[in-house]
Amino acid sequence: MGSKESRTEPDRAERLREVAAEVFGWDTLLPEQLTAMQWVLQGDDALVVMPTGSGKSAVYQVPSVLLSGPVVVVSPLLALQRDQIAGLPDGDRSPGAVAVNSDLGAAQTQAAWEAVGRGEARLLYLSPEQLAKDEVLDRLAESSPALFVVDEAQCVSSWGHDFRPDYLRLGQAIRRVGGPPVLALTATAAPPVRREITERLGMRDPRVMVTGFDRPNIRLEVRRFTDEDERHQVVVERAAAEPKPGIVYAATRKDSEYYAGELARLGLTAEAYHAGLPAAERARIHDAYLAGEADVVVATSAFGMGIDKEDVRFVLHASLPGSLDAYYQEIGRCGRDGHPALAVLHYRPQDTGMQSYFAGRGPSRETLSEVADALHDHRRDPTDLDELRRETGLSRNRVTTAVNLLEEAEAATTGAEGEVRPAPGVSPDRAVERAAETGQAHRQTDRSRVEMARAYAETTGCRRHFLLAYFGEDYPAPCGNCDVCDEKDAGNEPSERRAHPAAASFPVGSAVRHAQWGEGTVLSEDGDRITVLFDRSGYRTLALEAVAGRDDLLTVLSRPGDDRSGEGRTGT
DNA sequence: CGTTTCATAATTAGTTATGAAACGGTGCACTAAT
Repeated sequence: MGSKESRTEPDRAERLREVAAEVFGWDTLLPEQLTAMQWVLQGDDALVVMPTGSGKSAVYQVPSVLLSGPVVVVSPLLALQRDQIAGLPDGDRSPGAVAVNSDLGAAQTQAAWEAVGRGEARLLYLSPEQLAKDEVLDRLAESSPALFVVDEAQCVSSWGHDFRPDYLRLGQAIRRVGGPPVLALTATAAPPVRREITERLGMRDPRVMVTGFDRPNIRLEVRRFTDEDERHQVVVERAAAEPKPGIVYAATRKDSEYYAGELARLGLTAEAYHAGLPAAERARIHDAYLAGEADVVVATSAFGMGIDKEDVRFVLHASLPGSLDAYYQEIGRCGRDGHPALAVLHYRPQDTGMQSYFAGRGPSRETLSEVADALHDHRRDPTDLDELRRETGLSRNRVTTAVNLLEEAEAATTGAEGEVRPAPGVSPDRAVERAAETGQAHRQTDRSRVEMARAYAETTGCRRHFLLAYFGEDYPAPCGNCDVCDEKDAGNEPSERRAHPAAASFPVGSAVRHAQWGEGTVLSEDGDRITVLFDRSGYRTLALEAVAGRDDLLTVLSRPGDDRSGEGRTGT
């Protein structure tokens, strides 16, 4: 095996380079791209975390020409799928691509599947919802896909739990189409998000490629306000003063209209963008922005994915985002050309209210109970999601969310044909109980993510250090390109906050156990505090003064760099 | 969880105070009426 590997390896790289150059016109590949492509070609599962614009799509597009079967690409937005397909090269050897979705009529759908069957379309783009349909899964299984790609894989974690629950069922779908190798792609994922992606997709011993997160040309600032009117004024003035084009993110549709109106009043070409607008209007704004015909788009979180624009000079947030994952994704849309760019967060402590509200919802006990009861009635006669939906009268999303929670709580299982069963020996009441607890744990984690966003806004240390620590990178402060570092340079801050002497006892990356919160991982150290991500209760910030020397309170189980076998002993 | 909106009351005729209720973000796919 070993000698065969070593002989085919350079061969694979050569074939990939040849296809990249001859079919796609890319004369050079980044070493990271080439390595990930080789993993794909040899059938390994892989998670690739690379910035937008660094050629993530190439990681499956190039191998698709060489693989023996079609490549399934799960992509969250139909518009994104269209862009991807339009961006493929022409030519005999081009892989060819189709998207199957609700835009297509019956005849077009049939034609698309036939193109896949004949090998004319080697790339098949699908939404996660399509993969919830038996018919789609059967056709896919028949076509024996050679690779299953999940693009924008952070959606598994950020949208799967309530908004688009089919994301959490992709692991099932992958098994049902024959278990092809899986490639997950994302630009932004903190370590716990990476873990969730690989677990939820059922990835087998995945290879992981994470390129650096730092975007040194983006200047980071936070402005804190108590008064809402003052914040309004400062956001408008800043957006008006900074070089264009830029993006302003607002928390609500109404706010986006307000800010766009104010900026237009100042004579700027400013547009509000949110999901409440007609599709044609959204497309018009999107296209105008890409064409450089708009100075500023003031948007809710609806705007962004698929904004491939190099010269965005600023991203202002008019309110606290729901997580640093979302924040980094959003500010990552400026300065792609490498020239100086600006990210300012305008924050009021009250902002956490709405984000906690968004984080705080989940299926009610009534919903869980209806689904659990319906499931129990089918204990000798397995059912499926469609039937559960008809029987309970609940929406598709709510049934799927409820079943996902029941499965996660080990109160239900989905079989190889998509049939859903209650777990043997678990009463409906007990099932509801366990699912509700699981849902509660998710909400706790989501709220702790809001708290991390707040902690970023309020940190007295280097912003970049804080942000990168959240993504698992140990970036030594000061960065010299954030508001905190500037203040310190100017001598306006008393003095560099000294690390607490106990900081060395809990290095970033250590596995720890807390008497109350259980096991977790140290994510960052901020002078006299450390932030720990606990498996069950989410992010917590602990004062080093309180835990120093208190082995009974906080125990180090293993340190980064410890031999892996160390993890096996942690329980003793 | 915080802000906005709306109905009602208390005041005395246009305005203000109060409290309850509603609202707040992301997309797919499907259905029904044109």
